[in-house]
Amino acid sequence: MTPAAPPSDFIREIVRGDQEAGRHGGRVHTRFPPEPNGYLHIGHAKSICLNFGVAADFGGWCNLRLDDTNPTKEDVEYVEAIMADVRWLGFDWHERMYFASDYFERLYEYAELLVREGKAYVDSLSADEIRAHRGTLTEPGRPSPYRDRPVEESLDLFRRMRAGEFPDGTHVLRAKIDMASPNINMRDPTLYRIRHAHHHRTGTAWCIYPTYDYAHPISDALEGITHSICTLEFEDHRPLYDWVIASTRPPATPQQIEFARLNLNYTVMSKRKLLALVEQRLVHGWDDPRMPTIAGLRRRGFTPESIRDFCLRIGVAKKENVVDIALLEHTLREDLNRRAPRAMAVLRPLKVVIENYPEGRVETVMAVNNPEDPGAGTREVPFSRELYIEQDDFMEEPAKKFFRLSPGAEVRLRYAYVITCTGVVKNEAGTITELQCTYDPESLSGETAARRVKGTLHWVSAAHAVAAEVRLYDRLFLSEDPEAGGRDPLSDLNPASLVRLPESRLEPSLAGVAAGTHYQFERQGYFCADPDTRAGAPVFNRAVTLKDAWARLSKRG
RNA sequence: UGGGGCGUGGCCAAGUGGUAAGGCGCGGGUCUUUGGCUCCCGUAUUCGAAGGUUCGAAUCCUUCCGCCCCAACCA
Repeated sequence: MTPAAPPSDFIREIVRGDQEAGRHGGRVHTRFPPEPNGYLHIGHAKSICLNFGVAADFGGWCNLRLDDTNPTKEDVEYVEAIMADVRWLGFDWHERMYFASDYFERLYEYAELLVREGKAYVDSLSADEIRAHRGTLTEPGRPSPYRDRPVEESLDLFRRMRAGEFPDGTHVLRAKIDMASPNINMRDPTLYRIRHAHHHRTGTAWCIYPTYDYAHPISDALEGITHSICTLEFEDHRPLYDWVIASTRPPATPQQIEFARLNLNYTVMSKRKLLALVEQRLVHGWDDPRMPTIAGLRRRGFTPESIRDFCLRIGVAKKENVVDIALLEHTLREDLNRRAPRAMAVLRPLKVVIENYPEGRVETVMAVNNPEDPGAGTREVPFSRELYIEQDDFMEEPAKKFFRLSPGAEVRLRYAYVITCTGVVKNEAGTITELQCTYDPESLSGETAARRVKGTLHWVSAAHAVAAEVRLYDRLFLSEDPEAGGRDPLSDLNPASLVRLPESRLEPSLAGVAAGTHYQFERQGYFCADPDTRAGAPVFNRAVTLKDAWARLSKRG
């Protein structure tokens, strides 16, 4: 990884300025506040790195807070996944894990205060009527007929809302701000709504739940948050955030700062759409390796280091952005190039028989585990008369600049001998089933190996190889912007986003691989053993290919 | 047509009045028993546009243009 310059962005500038000016008593305290209504994705990783990163840079802390104010969408499954993902990314909230639901009682008390002070009222209009009264972008709203209902009446109704006397939708608590505000968020926003629903933490203790706009600023204040970092779409809510703080006078005055969320091309990033993929079984769950979720990226084979590096490199600003997925792939390659041991694996096997190699003979050749890391050592790989090479590494009629095997051509088998193709065996259908070759006994690697050959192929000894399933992943969507023009991204799925190769053959050292282990399969890419791996039956996911100059060349023609 | 934001190369992104960093991508070369890696070179006479201020403007002013967000009892 690049020895990164210390991150600097407009948020850190603000925080630095605040700290130098002694605001918030010189403290810096942030929070990462996901709603537990889905799995975290790479966009959240940007926010996590920002919030934990800012706290670390300025000697402060970052809380993990689950923003669970909507019981109908939230679930403990998500809470646990969020915790696991944040930890896996390498961040630690220590003992500071909170839930907005922890504050329900305090929130309620503040709400009564607002009612008593005439800053909030119970509205008994229906949702449709409230909408009709709200006005439009260009016309002011009209006050609800209940807006000036006596404080005592509102207080009584609010208490009875809490007591469960009313069905869903019959009343809401609204802030009394300004129905004519050009900022629609200030037109008496809803603070509490009735929801007779089971909450994943408070069960049935409550049947009224605070809205985000009300709960968030107070939750921040109660935790002593100094800088409440959120995404651009909340910019319009900042006056409301400040109004809630000013009106309820909690023990701290956090300040909201907005940045542009991450977008990646060839994928979607909203939890709603990711949920649809999962629910409609278009992927195999939230941790499907094609998903941009943290869990998916992890299963795919991404490392926390590569994701953190990615987040560092994309920067933080207020401009809407669409980052090229190639940058994410680059940070993974860069990380794994340094760290991943190499191995030989034949994904689509083509049998090779070396006709002048003695039957039954087996020799072991020495292979380097990682040329980027001399400390990684070497290993032995068995070589014999019958091998497998990659189907792609043979062309009966070689294209221009094809440096691999073809009839009459010679090629080096990595760490072993130079072979020449002398014959091609086909079945009735005309499919090539086997290659006949001869080897040059004088060409063993490391000995009389000064011979220069244009191509080097990876291979595996047929009798020693480990059978494995390899899963090749490609982008989930065909288009760079799957949602372009308001189209449904689910109609843009890449039918080839997953290709299973159940007949792959690995070098024997991979036999007992543990799930989660990374390898570079030479000449092919970085792979990670999937949790589906069983003893003697490895399953590997391709996280990312190696850069492939030949692929580019041959595409050009 | 109201309000809030944003416009620097294909994609990110520095730059805060002194004469356009860096990364990815792309192209070329080097090296090579991974067509990987490394290393080298190239890739914005110009900062959405037009005026203006200034010795000097991406940075200041004016006007215009474009894009995004907001009318959930979602977050």
